[in-house]
Amino acid sequence: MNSEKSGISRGGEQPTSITCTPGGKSRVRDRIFETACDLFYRHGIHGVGVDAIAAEAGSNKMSFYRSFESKDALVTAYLREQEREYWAWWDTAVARFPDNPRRQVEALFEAQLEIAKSTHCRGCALGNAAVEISDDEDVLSNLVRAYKEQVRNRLHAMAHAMGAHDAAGLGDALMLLLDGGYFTRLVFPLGSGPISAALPAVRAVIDAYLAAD
Amino acid sequence: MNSEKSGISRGGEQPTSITCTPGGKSRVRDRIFETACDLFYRHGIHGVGVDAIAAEAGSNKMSFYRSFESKDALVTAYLREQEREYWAWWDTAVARFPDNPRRQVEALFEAQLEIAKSTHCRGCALGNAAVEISDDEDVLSNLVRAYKEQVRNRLHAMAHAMGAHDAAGLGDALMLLLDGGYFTRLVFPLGSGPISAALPAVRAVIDAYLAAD
DNA sequence: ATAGTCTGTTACCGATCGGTAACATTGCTG
DNA sequence: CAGCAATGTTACCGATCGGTAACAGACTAT
Repeated sequence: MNSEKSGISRGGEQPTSITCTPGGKSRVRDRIFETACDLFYRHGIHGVGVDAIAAEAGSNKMSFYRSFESKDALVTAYLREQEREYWAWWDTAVARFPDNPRRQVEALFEAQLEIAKSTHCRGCALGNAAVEISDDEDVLSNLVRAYKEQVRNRLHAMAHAMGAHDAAGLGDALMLLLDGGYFTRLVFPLGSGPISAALPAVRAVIDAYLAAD
Repeated sequence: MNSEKSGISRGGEQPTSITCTPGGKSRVRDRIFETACDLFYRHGIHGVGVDAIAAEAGSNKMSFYRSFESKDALVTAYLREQEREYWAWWDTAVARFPDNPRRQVEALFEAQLEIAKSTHCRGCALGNAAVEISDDEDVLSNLVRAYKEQVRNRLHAMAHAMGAHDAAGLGDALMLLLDGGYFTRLVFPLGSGPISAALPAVRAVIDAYLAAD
């Protein structure tokens, strides 16, 4: 694989004129971490090296290892952060309809479609990580598994709150549509992919599971 | 006839045909290629090196480079082979119901569930590759994109043959369910994942799109 | 001014990566 | 048997990987 990562520009030498704020602790660590999250998401975990991360953050490898124990530790922190942001996004999308689980699910898929329209979207960070990490990497794979199980549980709970006669089945069906949207988004650019059909499908599935037995 | 000479044959893309001696003995190239397909699928493209592939095939790196121009060429051949096998699987699943598109779609998801139950299943090889390769790797990403577009087109055609009032929408909804099954299979072991709920969801979606406007 | 903390810089380490040269060995075939 | 193609073996190359040591400078606090 000798394709040059054109997305990673060898960082220019900026004088870093940021004056250290009184409360500013380790701003280098934050810069590096944000850069790492961005690069990991865009190019995959195995596709980005420590050196590239530090350089893109306007720093260097030594400063990186002063803030992070190892690349593994950084990857773990990356996945945790992605999970944190994901649930924050989820809760926000759902919060508008506190007592209407059906409307909550629809809002979730509406929000997903909105994100999928942005240029930088590359699907689900946690799910993508599952492709790259092998099963024997316990910490990482357990983290991803726990995340996916929580997605499943939340959808299950919402389906139950709707009064579905088979809440587990409806929850799983919704999860397939959700993850299908993330997975296809990797290949189909912007708003042209099948994810645009998610909402009608969601409504159809919900209707079917809410209908009398 | 088309066997690679020791010279540098640049630009010719070998179709990865299986070459055997008249006695039927498997050649080194085939052993290496099968091993590579297995390892790429299990550990990801970036997670397996040329040395590991050759060693696992009982050969060595030098013999590898006598059969393949580069690792990139091997990866391309791998994706082409995965696509070839995928369509063969698809056609087989569909062939039993030549004039019943709805039954064909159901058979497709039944076959997917069957495969998902096997231990070695790690979802969709082509889709997983999309996570690892970056957009500027034209050959690979175009290959994956063409594959996904064909999946979409075939599902669209089936939905149209069913007489759906929104064939594109139904096809996309089916694709989300299909890819959702592949994506979730990466994390949930064996038959415990949400993919078990695919078939009822498929039937519900089809019913909804076949119902009167 | 002094001390201490944080950061940048350079150089280096062992391992592994993709890839190649040179030679030894096997095995088939005329 | 000879000849030849396919394969195995060893050693090597430059680049990059994750990770570290040592030193120089900038900044803050006292």
